[in-house]
Amino acid sequence: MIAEKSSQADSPSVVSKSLPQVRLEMVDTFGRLAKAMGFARSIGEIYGLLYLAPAPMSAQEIGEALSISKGSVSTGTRQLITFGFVHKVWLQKERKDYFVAELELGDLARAAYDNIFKVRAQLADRSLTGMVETLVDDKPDMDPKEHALIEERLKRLVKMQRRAKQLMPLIERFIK
Amino acid sequence: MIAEKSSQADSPSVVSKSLPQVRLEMVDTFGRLAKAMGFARSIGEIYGLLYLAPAPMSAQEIGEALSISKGSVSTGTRQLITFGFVHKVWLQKERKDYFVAELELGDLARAAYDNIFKVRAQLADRSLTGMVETLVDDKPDMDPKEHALIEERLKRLVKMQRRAKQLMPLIERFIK
DNA sequence: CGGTGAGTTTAGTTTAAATTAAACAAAATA
DNA sequence: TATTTTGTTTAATTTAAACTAAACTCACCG
Repeated sequence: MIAEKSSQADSPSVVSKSLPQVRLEMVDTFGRLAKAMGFARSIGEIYGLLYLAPAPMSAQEIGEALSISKGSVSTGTRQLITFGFVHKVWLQKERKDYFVAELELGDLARAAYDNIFKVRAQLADRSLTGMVETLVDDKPDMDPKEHALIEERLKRLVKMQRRAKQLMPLIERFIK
Repeated sequence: MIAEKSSQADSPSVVSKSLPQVRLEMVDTFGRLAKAMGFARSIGEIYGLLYLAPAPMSAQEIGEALSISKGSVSTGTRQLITFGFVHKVWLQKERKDYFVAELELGDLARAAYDNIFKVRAQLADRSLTGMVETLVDDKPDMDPKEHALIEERLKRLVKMQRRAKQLMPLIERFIK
């Protein structure tokens, strides 16, 4: 007991209560990862925390462990749930929600693929289609040389996109 | 001439000089894309601008077209060059640098793969290795039950990582 | 039905990171 | 060598977006 108290004298800012070092690192790693994917760091941190949690954690516990507000926990967990990285459990007759990280490799991969990769691919798809249409509208006011050049370059992108689409089922097969 | 002047009465804020709509959309699309990959939006915007440019553009032209400072252009182009998405050209005896977007599908894909995807995979790799080591250090101060649990979960990640590594040469073959 | 605790939502604040301005460096020109 | 032009670097500013505090909603319980 004495040892536990004295061993971790208030590590700078990340976490308020004593988590083992390895868990802090996991929080940090997933935090960075999230940021690299264009998400809020805290989303990743919550997942990192839950991923090594020995038991489901309540919103309050998460907030305390990461020292973030309950508002952030609420939006963060919601995001993670809609992505399919985390789910709620109701522990016996408790009133609060508890959260658990999805652990199954296959489920995780599928969630990432469907909810992030695929969605972004669709967005890109639509932009490109939109630009092809816009080019048609632009044509009258445009130098024909420039029009031709842009058309050619849009076609390259379309080609690339088609290529990427061929790759997708391949990846799907791999992860599912 | 009259038509050209009157047709595009100062579109809000994005661009100072009249670019065709399709080029504005390209700027925007790549800007968003960059952000989704965790980069500064302007990086993407510069690439989007160059991708549909009928001729190499100087730093000044880029800055004016996107209304960003020359500092931003300088750092943005540098990034793009180190990634391999853009290269400099020296136009005849001009003093300034001119920039051209890499257009070759294969080169682009390889650049993205090598400089973004692969680098991030390596980072993740190292984090995971680090955590496995940390867990060893943590062991003495740790409840054996928790230790076992964390070990098992780290192993899952290692397994997932191995899986991803198998996928990589497959992708490489596809894009090269 | 009033009270309590959990969860959500949002207006306002804070913070991190992108951007700028301006000083600096380097290269060419005359 | 002084001058002009281009490009880089960095201190300071701005801005976007994450976060918080606090009001609110909802469900349960006495």
